[in-house]
Amino acid sequence: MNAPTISAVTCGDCPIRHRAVCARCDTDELNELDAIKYYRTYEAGQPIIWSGDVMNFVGSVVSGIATLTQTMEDGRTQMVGLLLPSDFVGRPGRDGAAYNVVATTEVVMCCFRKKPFEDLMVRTPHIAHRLLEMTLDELDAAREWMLVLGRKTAREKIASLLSIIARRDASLTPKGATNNMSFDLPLTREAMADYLGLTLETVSRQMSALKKDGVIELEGKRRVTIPDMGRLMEEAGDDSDGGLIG
Amino acid sequence: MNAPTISAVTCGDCPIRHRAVCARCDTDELNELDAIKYYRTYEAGQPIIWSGDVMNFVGSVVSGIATLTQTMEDGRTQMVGLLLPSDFVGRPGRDGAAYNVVATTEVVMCCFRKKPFEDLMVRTPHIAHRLLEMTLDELDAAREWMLVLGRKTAREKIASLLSIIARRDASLTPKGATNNMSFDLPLTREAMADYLGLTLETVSRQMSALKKDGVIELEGKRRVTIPDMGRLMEEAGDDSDGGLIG
DNA sequence: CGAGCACTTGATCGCTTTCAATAGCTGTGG
DNA sequence: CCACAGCTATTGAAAGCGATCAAGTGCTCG
Repeated sequence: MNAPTISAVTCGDCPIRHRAVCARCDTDELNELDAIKYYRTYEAGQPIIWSGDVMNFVGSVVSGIATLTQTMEDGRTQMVGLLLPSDFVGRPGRDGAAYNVVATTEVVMCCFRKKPFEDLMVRTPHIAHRLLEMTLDELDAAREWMLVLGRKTAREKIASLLSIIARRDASLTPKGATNNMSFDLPLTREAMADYLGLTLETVSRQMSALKKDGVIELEGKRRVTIPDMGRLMEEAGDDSDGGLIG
Repeated sequence: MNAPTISAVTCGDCPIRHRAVCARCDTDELNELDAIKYYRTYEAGQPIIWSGDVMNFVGSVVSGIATLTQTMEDGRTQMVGLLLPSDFVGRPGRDGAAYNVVATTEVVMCCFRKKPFEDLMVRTPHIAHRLLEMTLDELDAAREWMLVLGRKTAREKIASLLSIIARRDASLTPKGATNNMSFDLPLTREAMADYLGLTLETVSRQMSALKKDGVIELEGKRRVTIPDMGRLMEEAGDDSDGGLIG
């Protein structure tokens, strides 16, 4: 439905122009990308890529949210990445997908057929360089996440996730307000559990506990407001009181 | 003591020549790297970089093993990377170190001052490309590790770590023997615990249990032999029975 | 021989999981 | 309009796994 609208977009007008893998491209390079790109829309809940499948394309998330998950044969699943607009999907130089990618909301992808993109990458240091930068950022995020998974309590895990989402949300809506921020949770309790290595019951319990203790406020199931961001960070064990005078 | 010996090595003779960040460099590029490189040796237990410090250099591990760890204020620590020969340390484009890097054994590093290396990287796609490749591999490893941390039991965690080390060891000593492999654990029980998000007591108990059940054999504290690699993989929950007929 | 260190083993505690029931919401159909 | 299915989320009770606290072993080194 919005695919037609979006396929008319030229790279210059793209909402993720300055953050995606193409961020550093000049006009000529954008034209080359323009020539090999196509848009594709996925509905909420729909798989985008399944682990083990052959990847014909790589691409960027233009809008919506997708999850990267790994599963064991007995069904245990662990989320290993949360894909937001401008995030890159796929690995140049590899044919098979290593993870499941599933659209959590409706997702619009800007896709490039893999081979032409790889060829272009070789000729275009700007793309390779930006991809390196993005990959290093993802690696940092993965490592922070490892600390959460390995060493934090359930309560700290929830607080960590909420503060990550809150910070990201704040960076998108440049309200500048550090206090009293609120947002819609883009994840179900089950997805939160898969993110944090918990069960959904534990997630629910800890959400209730944080609410009871006044760390967060809930309207309905999904709307969260954070009355005191510093307090949330303390609960996350991050203790980045980092701006205070003391 | 061996620094003089090693500093005489030219890149062409370097043991990690074909796997490190310089792997794809041609002779001219190697000469440029040669001009800005220097070797440095760290003793076992010695910190190489401390989180928050200014990084003056980046570099490759030439020999030895180092750990990348993150810590919380209360002392909880999580290993987020295990650095083996050819692995790259430091992040081009960032000044402060994000993690603690500690030598586990004696470590020899091939260092490059950061600024000249960054300049060289801009002119040398071979380096940037190889670094991208290595970073993507690290990201994959980190994500596999996240599944271990988030969803596996203590027993599965230990089995996973042992199978990772065993596989790595097998790839270095190309004996081709899939069964009856043995190796020295490069990590203390505490380091294993920090790797796996466990306590050292739990690590010890599960090692004993795996020994009792015949999954592993121990000589002394550190020498491990794996009588049946397939069995170990099963215990790890990886179920890569991948070669069987059924 | 005793100090120091890495490791092992035991007993108990408590957090998270598991199992189970219930609530709230949405959409469908009689 | 209400009944009901289907889904997500909440809450309770009990069980289990790994953490914690605490000894004890074996080794190396002075």
